[in-house]
Amino acid sequence: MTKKLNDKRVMRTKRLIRDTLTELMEQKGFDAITVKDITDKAMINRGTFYLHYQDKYDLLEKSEAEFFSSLEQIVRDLNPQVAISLTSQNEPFPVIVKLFDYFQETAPFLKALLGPKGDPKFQVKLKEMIKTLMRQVLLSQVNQEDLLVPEEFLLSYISSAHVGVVQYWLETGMQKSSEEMTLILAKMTLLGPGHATGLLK
Amino acid sequence: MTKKLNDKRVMRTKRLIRDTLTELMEQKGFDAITVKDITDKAMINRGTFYLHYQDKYDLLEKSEAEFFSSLEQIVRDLNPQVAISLTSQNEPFPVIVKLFDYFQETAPFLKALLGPKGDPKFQVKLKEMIKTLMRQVLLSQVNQEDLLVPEEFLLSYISSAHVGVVQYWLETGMQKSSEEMTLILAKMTLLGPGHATGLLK
DNA sequence: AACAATACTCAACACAACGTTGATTATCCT
DNA sequence: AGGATAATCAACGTTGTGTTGAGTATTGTT
Repeated sequence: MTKKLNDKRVMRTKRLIRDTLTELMEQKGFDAITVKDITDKAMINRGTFYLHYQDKYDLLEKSEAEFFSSLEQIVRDLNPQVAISLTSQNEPFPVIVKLFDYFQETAPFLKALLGPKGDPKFQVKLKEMIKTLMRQVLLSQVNQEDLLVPEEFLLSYISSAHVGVVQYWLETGMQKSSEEMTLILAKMTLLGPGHATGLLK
Repeated sequence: MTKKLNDKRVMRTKRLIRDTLTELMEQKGFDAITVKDITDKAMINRGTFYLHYQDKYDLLEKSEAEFFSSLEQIVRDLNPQVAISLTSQNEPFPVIVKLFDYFQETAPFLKALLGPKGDPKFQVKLKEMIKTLMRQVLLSQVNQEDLLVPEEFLLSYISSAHVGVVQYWLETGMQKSSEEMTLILAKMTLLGPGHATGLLK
């Protein structure tokens, strides 16, 4: 007998718990949250929580995993060829635009996790993913021997920069569109044929 | 009657507690640490901890404050003129070199706080400080009207990038000297007269 | 519509860490 | 040497943890 995965009760409860987690993380930050906090706010029995998650860390892990799974799906969906191809500097990378679209959809969750009360591990994972993307771009655009800086430092620099800009964008209310953000990032990043010409007039 | 600040017992205990915090943060991360963990490892009575700190969050705050206080001292010590003056691309910024020197001294603490089990608030504060430094450099080097990208995005980009590189440097065992690191950063950063010429041959 | 499965509730449990207290001992400063 | 105070120790109630067993409510299935 396999467990029933489509039970309305289970789905309702899980979504309730995860939404409550997001709300509480914005308010008090993850480590100040107790399981009791979550179940009180979600108005479910504390025992119910333990029916679905081992503890609050398990909940966080599974929520993050779900996020990254969607993110990887988005990257994978786009034809890799198209994905890593650079366009002219006045047209945004298609992948990055899609990523920003998804960031916007999941903004409350993302903002909480990337904010000052968030999870540093999550930030590391996100950087790692961007690093992988950028490594492909780098390989396709630049001869390794031409680099005057160790590749890994450059990738750390760029991926951290990108995450930092996303954080700033989230904090300031996401005033710019996905396309605008992608263009801004492209101009600041030393990659691609138009590199170093995008920043100054 | 003012409290005596130079009591050997107090200094010994405080240093013991803070060093133990650093060690434990590397091992299990801040939020997994209990006061009992700290006092057990430091072999002091649990009550003694509460004689000096309200709770573990208070301890973390005061440790961070001490770090930033030293950091600001270093920046302030250097003549501001010298501090923000850029040198040729083959000579490191003097301030940045000094900062890396201090990072190296406090490496265990810093590594713990900037690592995957660290404190996101600390990262924010460090970025903020670098942002302030970079804002000065930006003002002295570039005409605002010439920027094709909003200033705050650029500053977020650069400061996050710098912190990210420091993280990578700490994680990988600080194999490069402060001078080397400063040069690498300068080459990757689009600021100063030699900008955009440092990355590729 | 009725039944079986199971998600959820509820009350209770032992356990661990918290933050505080009062009394005692050890160490430091002058 | 003597007064001040830091550190120890044992004990306290409180809060959250993770688990259990028994009852209730919802759900998917036939």
